[in-house]
This record gives sequence, C-alpha cells and structure tokens, in this order.
Amino acid sequence: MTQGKPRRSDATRAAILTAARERFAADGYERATIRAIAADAGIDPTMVMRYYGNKEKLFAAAAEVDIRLPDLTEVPRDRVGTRLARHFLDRWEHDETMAALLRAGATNEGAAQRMRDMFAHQLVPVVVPIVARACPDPSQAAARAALVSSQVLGAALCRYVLRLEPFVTMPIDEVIAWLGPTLQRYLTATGPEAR
Amino acid sequence: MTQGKPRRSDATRAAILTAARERFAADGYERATIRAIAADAGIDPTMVMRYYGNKEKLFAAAAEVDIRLPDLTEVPRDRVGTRLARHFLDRWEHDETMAALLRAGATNEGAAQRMRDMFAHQLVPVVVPIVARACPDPSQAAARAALVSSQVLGAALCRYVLRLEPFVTMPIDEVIAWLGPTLQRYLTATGPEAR
DNA sequence: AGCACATGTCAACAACTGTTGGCCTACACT
DNA sequence: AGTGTAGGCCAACAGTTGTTGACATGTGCT
Repeated sequence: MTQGKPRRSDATRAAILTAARERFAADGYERATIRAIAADAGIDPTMVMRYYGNKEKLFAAAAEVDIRLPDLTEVPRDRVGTRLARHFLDRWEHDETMAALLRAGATNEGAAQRMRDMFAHQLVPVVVPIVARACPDPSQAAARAALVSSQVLGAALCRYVLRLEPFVTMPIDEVIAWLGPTLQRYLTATGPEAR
Repeated sequence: MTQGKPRRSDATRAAILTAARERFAADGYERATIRAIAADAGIDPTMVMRYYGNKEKLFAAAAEVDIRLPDLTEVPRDRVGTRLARHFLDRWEHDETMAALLRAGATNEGAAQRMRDMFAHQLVPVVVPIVARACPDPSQAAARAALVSSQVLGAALCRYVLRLEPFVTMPIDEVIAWLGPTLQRYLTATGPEAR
C-alpha cells in the first residue's frame, strides 16, 4: 500500500530521519541545523536537501506521528482517565518524536499547526463518544478534549522539556495516578463545577 | 532601594525592554533578533549591546517576572484551587512576559532554568503550608506544586502559544471553573487516588 | 568656555544559516 | 561492455546573525 519500490538510498533516508528526530527533540526547530543532522547521520548536508526538499519538509517528515489512541469505548467508563494518562505517558517515554513536536511547536508555526491537526483529527474523534454519555452537547466534546490536551501537554512539558525536578524523578506510575482522575473528570464529569 | 540615579537613557532602556518582551513572546528566543528588537524600539542595535551586554543578558532582563502569588493561607481552604487558577490566568492574560518565558523555555536552556527557579522559589514556598494540612510529608509538597505547574503551564501553552482552537475561544471564567477543582485536588487531596 | 562622559550612528567583521550547481562514482539494465 | 541514472561529495553563494570598533553628537559639570 504505502510502500513503493525499495531504493538503494533507503538506509540513508532512514538515518537522516532518525538524526533529525533526535536533533529536533533536543534543540527545537531553529537550533537544529541541517548540517548537524547530516553530521549525526554520517552523510553530506546536500543529501538532506535532495531527499526532503528543504528544512520545513524534513521536519514535516520527521515529526509525522500517530498518537495511536486505543479504542476507549472498550474500557470501563470509570477507568478511561487513567487509561488515557498511561497511554500518553508511555507514548512520550518511548518516542522522541513527541518531544520533537512539542519543543518545535513552541516557536515554529508549522509544528504548532501540526499539533492542532493532531488534536482535531486524532484526539477529538476518540473523545467524542466518551463525552457523549455525560454530556450530549457535541460542542462540549472539543472543549473537554482541549482540557485533556492541556494537562497531558503540560505534564510532558514539565517532564521532558523543562525537566522540572520533582516531575522528572517522580515514578511514572505516580504521575499516572495523579493525572488519571484529572482526565477522568474532564471527560466524564457532568459540568465544570463537578468534583 | 533598587533604583539608582535616573539616567538620560532610561527611556531608551525601557523601550528596548518592551520591544524585547514583545519579540521574545511572539517569536521565542532564537527567532527574536536583536536587530528586530532594536527596530521596534526605534534605536540602533548597538545600543542593545551597550546597555544589556549580549542577547542572553537582554533576555534575562526582559524575562524577569514575579508571579505575585497571593497569600493563600488567607483564602478559604476549599477555594484555593480556583483562586490559584484565576490568578495565573489573569497573570498570563495581562503580562506578555509570561508568554515570552514559556515560548523561550522550550528551546533555550537559560529560559528553562529560570522557569525552574521560579517554580522553586515562588510557587513551592506558597504551596507548602497549604499542602501541609492534607499531608504532613514535606517532600510531597514539591511534587504537588509540580502537578499544579503542569496543569497551569499546559493550559497556557494551549491557549497562548499553540493557540489550540477550543481553548482560545473558551471564556476565561469557564477555563478557571475547569482548572480550579484540578488544582484543588493536587493541593488538598489526601493522596493521588483521591477523587 | 572647556572638558569628561554618556548617548547615539555607521560600517564592518566573522561565523553560521539554508540552499544550489557541478562533478565524480557505482550500480542496474540492455 | 556500454550507458543511463541514482547516490554521494565538494565548494560556494547569498543572506542573516551576534557582536565590535571607530567616530560623531550632545549633555552636564567646573
């Protein structure tokens, strides 16, 4: 389906992508230079241009990410929050693409747009059926999804980008135990005032 | 105390700082150039160097910010969360220095360090006496303060930096109504499992 | 008035950026 | 064996960056 003919340069292309993800994740969009990425990949900077056109397209290719949200309708309703928290934290822990996108999103408009798209096309659709049970107003679904995003992104920001001390050393299960109920409330509480 | 003799260049210095804050808030650390800041301030780029030494010191001067947290011990215990949420949102809404620091913190180590310092020296001390009533373990206080930070920073990120749609148009009172109980739980719940 | 010093302007440097074109090599196909 | 083409490297361009030094102007003090 997605795969074309295998090219002789596939290894190089993959090396570039890997190096790009590392650099973008560590330095953000502007400080991650094509030269540094090429050096990490052990090739000439020209190759990056040949295979990915320009820096913007390279980032677009490197930051292509799938949240891989599970089907939450299969999860017991009162476990949805914790399940989501665990999934996101796991995702962030094992895929530096997420950190790359977050770091770059703070200063690069293209990266920010991509995050907005991810939110709209990947998170909102999954959240809608969950919210529907507590609140039939469909416009509320997007708001609740945004609240979930804010807590998840905030935690990722503190833990993986700012490296705020108590957050970095906190065991991941403890983070999940704290965030779970928060997400749960955002998704299934009947209104903002609900505790 | 803090004020020295008034200098003839005070107006220029202030203009530079204002322009710097705007640029850093809008573009982040690396994309905000000294030339652009100087142009906004209507002066020569050289003056920036003369008065602030270099770009890093300019940022340090421009991003000097006081959270101005109120004394939470005066607030009814069950209103602390909402009170905090309102204060932070208000602060962010009226002082672009906050956005400048957040944007820059994602890619600039100096800015990140400053955020960590703000957390340790401004937020933690205020949070400690509040937490103490629910949980006598003082090491827990920093963890709970970090959780508060994560939700506040995440909301600011979505609303002022990424401009995630449902979050930008949501009335500020609604945001506060949602975040308040979350912060309340982080501060006064007896443990992570508490709803 | 004369002098010291703060304020401001102009031109330029050196380093680095994304990006381009030319050239060489090695593989695939006939 | 010969040829087209993809893969790869080198040198270089044009623009921008932070930063520096030399030089002019004006203000305040004696």
